[in-house]
Amino acid sequence: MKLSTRTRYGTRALLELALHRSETPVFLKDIAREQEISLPYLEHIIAPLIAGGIIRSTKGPRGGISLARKPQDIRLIEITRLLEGSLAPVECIDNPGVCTRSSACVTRDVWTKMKEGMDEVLESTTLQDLVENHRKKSAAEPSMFYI
Amino acid sequence: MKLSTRTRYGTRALLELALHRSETPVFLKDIAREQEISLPYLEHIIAPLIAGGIIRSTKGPRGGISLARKPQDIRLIEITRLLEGSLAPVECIDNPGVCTRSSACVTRDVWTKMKEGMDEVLESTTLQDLVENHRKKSAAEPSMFYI
DNA sequence: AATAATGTTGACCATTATTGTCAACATTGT
DNA sequence: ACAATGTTGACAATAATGGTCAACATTATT
Repeated sequence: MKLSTRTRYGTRALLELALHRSETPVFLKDIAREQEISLPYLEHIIAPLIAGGIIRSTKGPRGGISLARKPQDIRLIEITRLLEGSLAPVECIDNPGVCTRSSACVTRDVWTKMKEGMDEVLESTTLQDLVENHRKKSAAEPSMFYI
Repeated sequence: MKLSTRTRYGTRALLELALHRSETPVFLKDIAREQEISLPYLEHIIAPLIAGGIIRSTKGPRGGISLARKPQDIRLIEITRLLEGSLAPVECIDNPGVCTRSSACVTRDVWTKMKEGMDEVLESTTLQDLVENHRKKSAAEPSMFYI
C-alpha cells in the first residue's frame, strides 16, 4: 500500500511551484535539483500534470513551468488522480466486473470505506493548505526550509 | 495503492472461517477451492495468521484450521498488520529517519492523515461485523452465497 | 507399526510494475 | 543561427508480488 514515487515527487514539485511567488516560470532543472529527482524522470512526472491542466509550461530559453491555477484551486485529489490513478485498494471497486462476487462481497465494502477515507483527506486539502502549513513550520523551525 | 492479494485472500479466508459455525476445523484444501486460491499459496498466507495468534491449526487427518478467537474479538487491522504490514503510504511515516526532511515535510502530514483514515476503518471493524453484513446480504439476495 | 491425510517450511521461479535512463525532437528567446 | 529549454517515446534495471515445488512433521486410522 505504498504511494508511487511519481505521486510523491509530483506533489512535492507542485508544492515547490506553489511556494514560488514570482511570475516567472521555474526551470524543471531547478526543481529536479531541489527535490533530488533526476531531470529525465521529473519530465515524465510533469507531463500528465500538464495534460491534466494543473501545470502550464513554456519552452525555450527562460521557459519553465508554473501552476495553471491558484494554489487554493488545486486539490490534492486531482494530483493523485493524474499521477496515481484511483486510490481503490482493490480493482473491483472501480471495476466490479472483474469479480463475479462484487455485489455480494462484504470485504469489498470495507476496502471501499478505506478508499473513501483516503479520498476525503485529499479532496479537502488544497495546495494552498500545504503552502500555509509549510510557512507555519518554517516560522516555527527556521532551519527547516525543505519541502 | 493496491492491497496485496495476500491481504485480500487472507481476509476472505478468515471470513470463511468465521462463517463456519461448527466446532470442527476446516481443511485448507476446502478454503482454497472455495476462494479459488492455489493450495500452496494459501498455506503461505495462513502461516503468518497462525504465528500472529488469529488462527489455530491441527495437523493430520481431520486436521485443518479454525479461528483462535471469537470473530468479534478479531479486528481487521490485525489481519492487515500481519499480511500487509503498516498501511503507511510512504516509508517516512513509520521510519522518519529515511528522509532528512521528515519533521518539516508537509506532504508527509497529508499522507499521515490518509493512513489514519484507513486505520480507523480497519480498527473499527471486526470479523463479526463482516459475518453480520454477509448474512444480511445473503438474506436480501439468496442467490449470492459467495464471500 | 504402517499408512495416508493433513499442515509447515524453505527454496526457488515467473511475471509485472515501478523507476528510472537515453536519445531524438520541438519550440522559442537572444 | 544557436543555445536553452520542454516533449516524447523507446528502452532497461530492479524489486516486489504472486506463485510453485519438494521435502518434511504430525497425527488419526487401521
